[in-house]
Amino acid sequence: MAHSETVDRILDAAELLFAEKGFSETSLRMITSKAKVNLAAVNYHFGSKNALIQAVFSRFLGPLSRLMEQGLKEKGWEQNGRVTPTLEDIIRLYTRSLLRIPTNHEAGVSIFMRLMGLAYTQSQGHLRRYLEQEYARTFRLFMHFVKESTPELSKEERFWRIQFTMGSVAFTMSSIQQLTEILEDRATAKADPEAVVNYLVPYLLAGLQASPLKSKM
Amino acid sequence: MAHSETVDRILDAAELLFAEKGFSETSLRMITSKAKVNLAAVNYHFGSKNALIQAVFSRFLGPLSRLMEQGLKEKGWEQNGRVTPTLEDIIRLYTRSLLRIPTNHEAGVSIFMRLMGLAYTQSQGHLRRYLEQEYARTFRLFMHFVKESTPELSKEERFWRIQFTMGSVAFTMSSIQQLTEILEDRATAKADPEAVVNYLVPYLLAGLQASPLKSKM
DNA sequence: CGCGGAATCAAACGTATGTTTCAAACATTC
DNA sequence: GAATGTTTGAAACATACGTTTGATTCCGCG
Repeated sequence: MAHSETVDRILDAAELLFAEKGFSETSLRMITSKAKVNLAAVNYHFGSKNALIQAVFSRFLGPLSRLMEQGLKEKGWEQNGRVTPTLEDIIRLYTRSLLRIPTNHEAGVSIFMRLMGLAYTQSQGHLRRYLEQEYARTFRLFMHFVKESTPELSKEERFWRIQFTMGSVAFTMSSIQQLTEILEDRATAKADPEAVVNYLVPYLLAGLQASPLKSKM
Repeated sequence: MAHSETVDRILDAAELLFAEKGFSETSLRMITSKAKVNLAAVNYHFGSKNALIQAVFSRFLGPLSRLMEQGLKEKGWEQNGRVTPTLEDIIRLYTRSLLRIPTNHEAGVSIFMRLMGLAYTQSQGHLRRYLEQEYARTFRLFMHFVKESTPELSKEERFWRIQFTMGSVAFTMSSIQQLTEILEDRATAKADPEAVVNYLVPYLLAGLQASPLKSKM
């Protein structure tokens, strides 16, 4: 599958439609007609619909994981390095990377956030398997630094808090469009992912660093 | 649609399959064959697949909203009442209600949490409309008390934090099965929603009550 | 017993989906 | 400019879906 005009047009259309409707609810005919290409083009260039889904993710996850690792390198934060980042450092680095994914169309980065949310949420077995084997490295790096910077948590407590954190992020992302429709007075149209992230970060930090003792049953 | 053996069997099967695969990915044929009823039974008893989806939600959301309002009444917390609950009171009450939804099959309450997550996430327009008009009251009541007990937050900041909170809950509980498979050493089988809730509550409280100033860009 | 409405059943309906086919158009290379 | 390989195009394919049909069975009541 070489780089070509048609390939890009399909990816652009698929990206938007998947984010809007989900994977199963988006047909190849919707995609190809939006992209103004022939129906057979998807199977010709990608092989199958599932392969197209994976390609959509690769196109932005590649740059994303590169942004993240490059950010780590710039700060001099290496695994087993001398300087250890704080939890806020890590959260900031990763959310900032998210916001800086390069994007074609003006819909912007919230598309990718929605897609990430969907990837977690919709039970597309093939996608989960693909993402796990392809981006396991980036994910484990994140986990490593979270562990380093929250030594006071038990293994189990940390595990669940990371899950809660992922939940907040994925869930919020997956509904960012609908949410802003509710929040805003129909007047202002666009969601501002950067603003949402600025609300999100202190929330996540406080949750991750909360005293476990605060709980009383 | 009267109460009958067949109706219950369909609801039981649909509940499990929807939670496992999502709505679009679950066909009526899967449901009816798991329920051991005829294919036409769904359309006969419910009218359509969409109506079945709504019925699945009604069956547990009815009891849930009753549990919540009953809990409020027991404590003497009324809207515009004299005694105002703390944020922890509210969170505890609602999570406790969630845990006490009566359930048929042994899969337990995590099924419902997963369904709630899906309702938010999958773009089923009809479902969203149905839930909004049917359970708006219960939801607004929750919102009211959260607002009462977090007066220091701006309207917008509170809105987003509630979204993050819903995300943690819906997402985490929805994946409780898969997660515990990862966490535990394949030895212990079942997840314990109650234990997870005890991890969850302090996390949510800390997030909701975090100082907004903590954020620095 | 016999009737009548409710519930079940197998079968078919129309439609939409992902995928394949194969000829036509295009581009590239010698 | 003919030959070759790549990309498009319209059409068909097989399959799966939600829904409908009409016959058949079930069951309570007079």
